[in-house]
Amino acid sequence: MSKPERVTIRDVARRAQVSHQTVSRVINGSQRVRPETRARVEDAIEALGYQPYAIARFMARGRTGTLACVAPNLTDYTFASIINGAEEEARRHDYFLLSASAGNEETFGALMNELVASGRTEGVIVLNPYADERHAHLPPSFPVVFAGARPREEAVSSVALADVEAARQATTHLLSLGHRRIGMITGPMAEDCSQDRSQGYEQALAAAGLEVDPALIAPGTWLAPSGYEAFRKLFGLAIPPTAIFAQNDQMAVGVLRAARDAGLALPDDLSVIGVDDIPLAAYFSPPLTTLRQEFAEIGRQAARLLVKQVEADGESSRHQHRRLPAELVIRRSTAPLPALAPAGDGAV
Amino acid sequence: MSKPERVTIRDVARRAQVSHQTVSRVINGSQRVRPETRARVEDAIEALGYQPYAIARFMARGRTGTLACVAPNLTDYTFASIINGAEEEARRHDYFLLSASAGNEETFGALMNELVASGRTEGVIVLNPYADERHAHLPPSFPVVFAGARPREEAVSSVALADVEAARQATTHLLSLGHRRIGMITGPMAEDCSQDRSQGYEQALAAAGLEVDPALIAPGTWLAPSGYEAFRKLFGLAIPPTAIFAQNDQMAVGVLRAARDAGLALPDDLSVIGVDDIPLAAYFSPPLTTLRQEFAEIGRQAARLLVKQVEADGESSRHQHRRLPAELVIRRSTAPLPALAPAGDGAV
DNA sequence: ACATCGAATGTGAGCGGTCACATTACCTGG
DNA sequence: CCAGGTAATGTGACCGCTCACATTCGATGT
Repeated sequence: MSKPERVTIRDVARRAQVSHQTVSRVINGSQRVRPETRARVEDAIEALGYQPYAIARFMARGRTGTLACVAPNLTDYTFASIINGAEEEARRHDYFLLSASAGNEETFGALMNELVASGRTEGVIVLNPYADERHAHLPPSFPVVFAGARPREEAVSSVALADVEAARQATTHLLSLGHRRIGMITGPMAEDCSQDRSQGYEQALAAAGLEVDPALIAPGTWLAPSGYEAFRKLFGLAIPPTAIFAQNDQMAVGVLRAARDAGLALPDDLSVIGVDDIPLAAYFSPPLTTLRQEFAEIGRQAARLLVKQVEADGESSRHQHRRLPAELVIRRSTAPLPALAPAGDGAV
Repeated sequence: MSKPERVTIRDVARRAQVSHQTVSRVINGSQRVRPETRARVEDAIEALGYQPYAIARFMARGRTGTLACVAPNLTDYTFASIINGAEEEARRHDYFLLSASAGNEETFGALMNELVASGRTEGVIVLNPYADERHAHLPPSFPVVFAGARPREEAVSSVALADVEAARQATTHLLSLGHRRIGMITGPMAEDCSQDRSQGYEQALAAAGLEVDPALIAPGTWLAPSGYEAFRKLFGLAIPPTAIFAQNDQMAVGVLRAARDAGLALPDDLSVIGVDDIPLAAYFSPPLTTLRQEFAEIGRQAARLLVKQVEADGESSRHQHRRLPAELVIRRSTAPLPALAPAGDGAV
């Protein structure tokens, strides 16, 4: 009762009057088994309710067929979607993908140890803003792919949004609507992603012959409340911006809320654009214009890269760095700069 | 190079001049080792960079110290938050929690097999609307806990929101604001959770001496677009409702959007209340009044129950069914019924 | 000085598969 | 009718660890 007494391959063998090896052949689909024998073995398996014991198999094979996805948390839509895509792709390649979260550096180290050093997994997808420091926790040549963040070093593959281009697109969209005084709310500047997006913003401005005004740039945390705060800061300015590029949707939504609370009419008094296209983006007021990121595709590609790396086993195929394009989704939070705007021009 | 050549317990033993068993004792923190010997072993471990091989340990012990959490998907905030709580709690009990998703019945079966029958995990938390049919895929006495859904059968523990009460609270809140014609948007009626919430709604109405009007009940899918649709259906009525109880926030948000698109002034023309309190609930227009669910706590309790069950190993502690209370969070999407409302009374 | 006992350490057998190789069965050609 | 080759099957070791038990060690009491 308390001991389930596992049915083993040898139990099956005994019942089917064959050797344990033949049973092994059957469960692994080897061709070298006479149909008649195979049938007998299959009957025995059925009768005994035999289930292969994965752990023993891992042990003998020295492989687990398992990949892992590690993220700071699982609740963020961004991370979850990437994992979703990765899971799907891993399954297609007959790998099992497990996911776990580690919020801080310490937990991350422990998790990596649990996952990698202990031999539970053959490769890891790291979703992490501070991917590089984290990488240090891994054994030198262990298969790793970064997703949603680019590594500072070249020695590891990555898949992420083309951040620079996306930010340039967002800013250019605002520019094309006539805006000249464009504020930006960044993510934490320690993250490469924030740096890249800031760079894209600057490039777009430069291309339009505008100088960047540091006063128009406010730091955020990726979370909505920081967007709210940033709006208040930007609108405390003598000449406030007529449009804001928020580096992600959550912060953009914070701006929307703050602007409405301040009595602005949107989008006429202020255009707002975000990045991500979160599922509810169309349900805010006004519906959010944003740059859509294909999270699932990032996950899929990361998984594909990882599988290749795991199976290369040594003869490392060169590390790749894939950047996926963003798609501009125009809704109603961005509008042309009103012709008779009081402080529209002469901003620079 | 291609073969990393694992350092084993015996390599360490050789170097430390002890038996492999002594090394095993050291890495398992046994008391029965002389400090001096222990130090020697630890030095050897350090020098060789030995890492215990979890798979072999599982094999020998017959235990994996791993629990799993299975959800229809990982991207839904609801599921992800529960998993988050569960992961935290599992770690506290020295279990490793892995999560995986299975969207349909078939995948679910395969996943369960991969997880349970193969011996990868010792217990499973199932987050699933149709939990019961799914349960069928598991061996009879395997440790399982349902989270966020109640099982129809008694023979399995569960942790979930007190759905009936939550719905009653929501409806009562609307009632207390003077509303008498209250619409409801349900989740898929195949799910127990939707049924329970509908029941709570009916109870509240009954307690107020009101009859339920079937025309005021519209079915949804939990997703925002279905809320949008439902609004249109409800407002096609001769006497539309003055308030709507949506069984979750996403659908409530769909209603908000639809109402604004229809030119209603919120919350004066229509009060809307949801359930969940998703992170961005306060950022919609108007900020959504809702019943807050403590997802992480549900996850934590589920994990705790599961651990207890796994460790009981046979002498099954009675199955428990925990229902957690919801907390009413009043924001600005609900308001008193205007005194001079045209079709406020006489609804019944 | 020696039997006694608990603490420290060692020994070998599994756990349930797979692998490499040995063996047997069966068919074919000369 | 038998050598020769291939298909089908069997054998035993081994993966890296833990377990149950055996053995050795050292201090103690008389």
